[in-house]
Amino acid sequence: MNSASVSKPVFRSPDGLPTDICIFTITSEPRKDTKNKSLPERKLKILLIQRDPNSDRFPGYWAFPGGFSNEHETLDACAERELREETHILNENVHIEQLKAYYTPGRDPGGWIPTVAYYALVNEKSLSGFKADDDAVDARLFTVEEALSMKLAFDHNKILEDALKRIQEKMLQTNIAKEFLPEEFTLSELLQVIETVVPTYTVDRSNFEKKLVGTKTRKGIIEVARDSQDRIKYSNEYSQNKAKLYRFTDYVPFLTIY
Amino acid sequence: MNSASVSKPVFRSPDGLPTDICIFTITSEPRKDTKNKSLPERKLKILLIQRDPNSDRFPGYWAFPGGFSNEHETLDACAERELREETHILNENVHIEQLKAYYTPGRDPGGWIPTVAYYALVNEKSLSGFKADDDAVDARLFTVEEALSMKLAFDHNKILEDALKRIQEKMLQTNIAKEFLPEEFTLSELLQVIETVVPTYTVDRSNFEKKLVGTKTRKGIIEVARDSQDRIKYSNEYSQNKAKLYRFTDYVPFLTIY
DNA sequence: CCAATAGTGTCTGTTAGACAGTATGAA
DNA sequence: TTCATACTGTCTAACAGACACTATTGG
Repeated sequence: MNSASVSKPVFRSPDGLPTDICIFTITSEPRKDTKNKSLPERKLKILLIQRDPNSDRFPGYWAFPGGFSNEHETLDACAERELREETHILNENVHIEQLKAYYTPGRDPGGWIPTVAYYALVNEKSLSGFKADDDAVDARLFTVEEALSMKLAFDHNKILEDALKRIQEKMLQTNIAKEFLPEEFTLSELLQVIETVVPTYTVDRSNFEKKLVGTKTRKGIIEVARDSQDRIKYSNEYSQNKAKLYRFTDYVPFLTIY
Repeated sequence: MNSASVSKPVFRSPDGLPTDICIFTITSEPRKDTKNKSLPERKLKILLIQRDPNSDRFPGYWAFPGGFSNEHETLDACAERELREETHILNENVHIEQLKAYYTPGRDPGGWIPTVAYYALVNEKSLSGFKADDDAVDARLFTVEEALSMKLAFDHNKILEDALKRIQEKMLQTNIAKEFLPEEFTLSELLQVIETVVPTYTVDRSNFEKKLVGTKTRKGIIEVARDSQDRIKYSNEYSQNKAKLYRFTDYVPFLTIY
């Protein structure tokens, strides 16, 4: 029985309401099989933490970072707090959104504990401080394939599947790709990010370009980056040949099946 | 303080975890300004219930139906239970999905009570039993415009806005229109349902038809209804001229901005 | 000159969207 | 005959997608 609130619940109350955060990032590593400038290998990864080996619930299992919310904060605030605690991201904006609430009897052997799951997209660069002070190695990035094949704590496998599906949809219908890219990027980088999150998505590079910069409905999603003299900016970070730099605008077309 | 679970929360616990359901339906009434057969007037409506005038929280305010979940059921099950209790829908399938979880300090003056909001789409016909045994008139359908302009209980205005936005998106990207239509329907009915939920969506009727039955990517969303002799079925319910009947398939194209 | 990327050009069939026009059948 | 719907047809510009091609430049 719960004695907290004076006039309310005739029902028993949950034993706590935590938030759990699926933190996605894309890591990029230089290709090893060539010495020319080339696009890096990118991988979609997810941050997991290993539970206390002495816990009475899922000891030693890997799980999403998270923690209990309290009466004086919103769920969003709780999730963001947990995110920043875990990643040591301080001032930058982070993209974090609620996925959904989960409860199935028995999901937590510790009692009646639903969870509100969030997903966050963080840039590899923002995560640079992460590995540094992480001696404990009880927090690690796993590729989503690895994570999906593991037996995670609680119902976190289900949550991961849902979160992955959600970010794949969002990747193709919104401009969240920008969370994984620098402010200014080349078309090849953008395409690579999309393909990393949604491996089933494939297009001809040249058609991709035409569509994104040349068609009425898509034109405006991205625009070419220009310097203070209004000259088009280029990069040759990933190729000998210089590539135009682009940036996202706020425009996102809405598509309908009808 | 909470004494329910032995080993768990060092934190205080919520005072309950209810679900609230946004029940949408489309009502249709014959046009009054003509005597010819014509398409009905359709309106998107939402089911609200009036709170006890003696409640200490939002007395007399209108609110979404809902109620507390318990430890032994999933959130989905709780929501569906509440939905059926309120609408007296018994055996039929209903479309109900989680919207998201809400908590802001003070949203419920009664304590620390988050809510998990759901939205449900029910067919006018399934709701026929609703008005019948409803003498109390403490439950009513409001048009969304009405509801949006009212001051609802708790944070239900915000929830309604989110739910409306969600079903508008889903209406244009999935085949949820079928929840508001009979098994077999005419193209005009379908178009009318879409326009009722998303007033900003407008297309030429004839282009709508071509797109839906004539183009590669859209073809297959709906198919013509045929009788046992494989003859195309027609209806003249809404017009002198007979109209082909269609049904939804399971195919829904996925669209991308890239 | 090769590798790896950046980008242009071209071609065909498809599609979007505007709009005109014909058909049906009850009142 | 009119009304409200059901449908077909036509035209143009735009688009999708395949694929061939040239350009750049560090090593």
